[in-house]
Amino acid sequence: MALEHSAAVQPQAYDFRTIERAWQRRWEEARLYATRLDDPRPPYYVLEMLPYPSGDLHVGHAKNYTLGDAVARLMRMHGYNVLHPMGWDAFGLPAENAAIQRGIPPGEWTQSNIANMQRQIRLMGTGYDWSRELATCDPGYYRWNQWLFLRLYEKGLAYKREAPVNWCPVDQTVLANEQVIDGLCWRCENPVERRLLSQWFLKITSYADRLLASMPRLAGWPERIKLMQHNWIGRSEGCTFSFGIDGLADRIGVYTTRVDTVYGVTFVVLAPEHPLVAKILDAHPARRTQVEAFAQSLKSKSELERTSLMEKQGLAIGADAIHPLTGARVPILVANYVLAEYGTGAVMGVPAHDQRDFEFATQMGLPIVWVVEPADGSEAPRDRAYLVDDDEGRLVNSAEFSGLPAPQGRKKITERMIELGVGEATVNYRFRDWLISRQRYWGTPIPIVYCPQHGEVAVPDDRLPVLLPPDVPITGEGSPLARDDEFMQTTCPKCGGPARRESDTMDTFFESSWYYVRYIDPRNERAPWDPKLVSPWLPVDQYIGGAEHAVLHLMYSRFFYKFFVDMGWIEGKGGNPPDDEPFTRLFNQGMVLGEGHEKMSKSRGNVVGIDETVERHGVDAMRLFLLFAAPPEDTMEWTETGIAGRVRFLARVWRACEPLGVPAGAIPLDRLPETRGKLQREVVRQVHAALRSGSDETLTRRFHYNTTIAELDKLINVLSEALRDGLAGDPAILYAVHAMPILLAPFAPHIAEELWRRQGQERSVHLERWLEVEPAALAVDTITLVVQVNGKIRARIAAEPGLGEARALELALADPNVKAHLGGKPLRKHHYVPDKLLSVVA
RNA sequence: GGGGGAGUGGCGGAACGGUCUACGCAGUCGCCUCAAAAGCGACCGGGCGAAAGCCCUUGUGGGUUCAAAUCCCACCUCCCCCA
Repeated sequence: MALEHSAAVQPQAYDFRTIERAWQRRWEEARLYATRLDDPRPPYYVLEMLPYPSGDLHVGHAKNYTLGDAVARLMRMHGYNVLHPMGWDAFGLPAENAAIQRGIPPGEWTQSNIANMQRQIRLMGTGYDWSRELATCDPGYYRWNQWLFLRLYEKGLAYKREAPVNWCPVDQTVLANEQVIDGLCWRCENPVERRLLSQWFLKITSYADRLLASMPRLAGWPERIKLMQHNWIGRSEGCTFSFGIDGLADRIGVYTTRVDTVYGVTFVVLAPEHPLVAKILDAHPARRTQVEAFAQSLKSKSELERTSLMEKQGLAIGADAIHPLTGARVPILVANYVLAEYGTGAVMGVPAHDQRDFEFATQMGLPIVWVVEPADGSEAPRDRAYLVDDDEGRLVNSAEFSGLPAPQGRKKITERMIELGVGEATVNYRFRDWLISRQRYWGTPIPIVYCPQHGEVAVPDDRLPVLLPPDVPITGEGSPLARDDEFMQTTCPKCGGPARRESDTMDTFFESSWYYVRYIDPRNERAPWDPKLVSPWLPVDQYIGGAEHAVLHLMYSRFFYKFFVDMGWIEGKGGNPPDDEPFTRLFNQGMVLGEGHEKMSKSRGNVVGIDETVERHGVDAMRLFLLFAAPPEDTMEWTETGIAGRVRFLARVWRACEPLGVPAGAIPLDRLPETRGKLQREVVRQVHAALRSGSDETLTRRFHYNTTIAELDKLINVLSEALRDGLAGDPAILYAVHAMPILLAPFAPHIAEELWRRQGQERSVHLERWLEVEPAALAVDTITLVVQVNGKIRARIAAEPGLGEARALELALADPNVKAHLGGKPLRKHHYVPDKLLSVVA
């Protein structure tokens, strides 16, 4: 029976609304994407950063999940046992704000958002293993948060201390340094203030060197993310030494990376909060009132204001410091630009060689002494600080160190400080310990109690979880837990006497620092996970998410994972020690902008929602457009005409493939079909061009599926042409139609499944293997030989592939235009690129 | 101020030492139709030319090479990170 493809039988239009919904239901029922950990295929763990359940998804989220889904499907089709889970970063402030504004309990608000977002993520046709779903606000999850906190506490990596911290007056809580962006709160973008509070910290700084050391191994991470972390950690090598104080036994410690300029010190600056300030004022009280007033005026000013926004301000304290090398007396000052918690809270003032000191000295009328000059003997400009690049400076005016190149001076002077017993070589870091206390309700309670007898006491493991009390009034003022007596009153685990609970909850970045491990063993009730079970799956092979977490989530997770490895909770593979990096590869996807390149936001009213888009254009069209519009790492613009183009593509695929109904098994896909004509060969060639693109983009981890989809466009173009030419029954065309669902499966899973089913297939197309790329299929009948004469293209000659260099030269020299440009001159040389180009030089 | 990344048709992009602009969007013309939509076909960087063909064109200027969007140097513009 001839397979007719004529206008006489009007093909049924593609009804995406019915078909997409129906398949989602059937996949769900068949549990198509549940991962068995003991499957013999090699494991592959692909993960997108878990979302905060804010309520509603837009196409920006969809871009991220579509990419992860395509990668997961392609890896599965390439023979891997893929783990691809999803969950919810469900603690956090917005839930509490909803409670304040609308009186909805945070848990309820969060649950209904999760329900809606889960529906939307399913609506996108994503293949997640929902049996592993987790929500960080679930006591079954945060119990292990508390357990992990206690292990950190036992190791001295969690501690409480009083410190000046970032306080967000709008969110009514403290923030970690990483969560303050340009002096503003990362969530609500209001200016933060400084407050002196007793807070819980995690000692991430004790992992600083290891966080730096293992970074070069992260070959699959974007360089810029690594660079940002590197700069954030900010390791520097320098010298810590001290100045004497006139009339006191105490000494002022300072840290500097430029101890070679120490002979240029003309003053010493203390932070106004420095503990020595009070002591010095006791001994030299003349200026007490002014100094104290100055300190008071800076009290709540943020770090950014003090160091960047405000003008430099300061005043002399009325006492001198004694230079450790020269014995010279230099004035001690307090100034706004020196911060107590930074380094030692004091700096040596070298105006000639530090721009900030220069500005300060100029303003205060302090002397400036030049102690480094250019190595060529010239004089450095006197209107600004001279900051020496390492090899170009030479010391002057520096006693016996004069004449030394700057780096050597640095070394020798450090040695002298050590000899004199006033200094040492030290390593300093720019980043500080991770502040995890939050004075808010919707988070994991910190499992500590305070006993009048025993002080700070850890809650024993068998009394975990410390449950968040369900009915606490949330007003937005003060810590809700601290006001809940029922929660606060407890007994001391040591003596059984009355005790008070810690009222702070944890930063939500604590939960998201280890969730990727829990996914592998999500229902374990004896431990956060079983090392035997999880280790074969770790580290995560491919992590996908935005670059905004460069120094937040991604650094915290690296710190946690190193701790897990140290504790022996992650096992190595094949007898090797475990890798202590959690994410082998990281991919930063780009944003989606609204039409006109505007950022999507509720206030602009240009947010493109998932529900409307799916209803209007269909899931498959949305997915294709998100992958096709630009490479995934680039920012892309959402356009209505753009998605219409993908709707058109799907309609063309449907019209071409659906009427043919290739009977299952009639056309084998594991070998190439017989091809009799040029067009038939072109169709088969294009099938394999698309296969090759899909494989290459996946296996090289480049994920530029925009080019793969362009190959599918070319395929439908040439297939449509063949059908117009009446080739519907040709084996080559049936082969292409039969292969089409497999090619579409990772990108447009619904239409792929429907076409596959209509071909009489029983099993899901999503369990099929990607086809092997056949080099024979990619061969072409004719090539265009480009001929260049003296570097310019002078002819394009159609030729058979595989023609030799001699034959190419023969053809080229016979071409009239080539002859004309050679002008009878003898050939000097030529270059031949087989089957492509011949370049001749006369 | 320091560091990183990017500039290709009207637009999104492809090519990353070898035919610049694949594929899509927009546009122009045609077919179909009573008409429209949809669909299908053709054209689609600029200049000169009847044509063959020639010249110019990947932010700007230089360099390396038989050959440069691609490699190197300088500059301009934009984006990101740190101060």
